[in-house]
Amino acid sequence: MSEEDLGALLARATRRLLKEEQPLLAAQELSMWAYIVLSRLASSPAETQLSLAGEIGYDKSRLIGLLDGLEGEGLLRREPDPADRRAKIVALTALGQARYEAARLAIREMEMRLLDGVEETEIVRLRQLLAGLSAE
Amino acid sequence: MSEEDLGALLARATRRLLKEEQPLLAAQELSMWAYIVLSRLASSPAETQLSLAGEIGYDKSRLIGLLDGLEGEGLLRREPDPADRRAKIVALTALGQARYEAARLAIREMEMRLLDGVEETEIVRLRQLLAGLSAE
DNA sequence: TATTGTTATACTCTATAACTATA
DNA sequence: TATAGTTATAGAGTATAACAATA
Repeated sequence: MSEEDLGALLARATRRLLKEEQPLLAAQELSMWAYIVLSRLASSPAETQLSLAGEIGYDKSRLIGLLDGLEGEGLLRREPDPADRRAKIVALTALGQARYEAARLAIREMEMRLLDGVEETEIVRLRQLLAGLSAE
Repeated sequence: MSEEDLGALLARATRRLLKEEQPLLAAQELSMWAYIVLSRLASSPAETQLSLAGEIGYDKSRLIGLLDGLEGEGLLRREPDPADRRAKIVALTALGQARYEAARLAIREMEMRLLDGVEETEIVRLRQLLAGLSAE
């Protein structure tokens, strides 16, 4: 019984990736959670802050301050939903979209550097297996 | 630019694995950090608490309470090093070894269940790639 | 003077509860 | 009455500093 736990292997790889991402995000003046929020909003606005919190696995009360900061920097907007005046639609601004794409690009290049020498088909399979492991 | 970040994929897979491990560890009355300590000690004792802390990436001051608990349960011993009376050698007891192996076995079975249907050679390759990503 | 184990302290992150305004 | 956003508070987890014993 000497093979390492899969969980430990995954945890270490994750830690490594996050560590490599840190300086790239800092260069865009983004925290990890800020980047996660921008990632989620890049494809489409969030209906409510509550749904946004749920989708990214973040607490709705902590989300407030995070959005305050991002809105203050002009990276996103909170628009009151005309259909439900309690709710706010959260959407990226053009600046936010650009900032996200810059961070994303830097991260993508870092990932390719880490996987240098690995066949494209193997990377695809790796992604498949990771997605499969994530599925509940 | 629609492919998901590798870091995000890894983070989700890790979260899933740790979530699945939780009840298995609880059944052995072990916390995640306790299991990590036992894992490290299973192969050989630690020279000092400081080196143990460094090896598992845990704070040396927090390690104290954790070891106190494990020692109280009789899962490990702290023996003063005859060569350096400041240091304490940390080693598993037979009970600790057994407890570790029980947890390890349950986790191994859970991992196999999650990877059910995946070819053995692919699992080997997955482990290789994860180890490669972890290496500094 | 430096290091090991330890304790105490401060800080960050996270979760919970309570409040308001709308529905 | 229930829900969205917000604020305040409490808790867990983590990091930092200081201390006694030994090197």
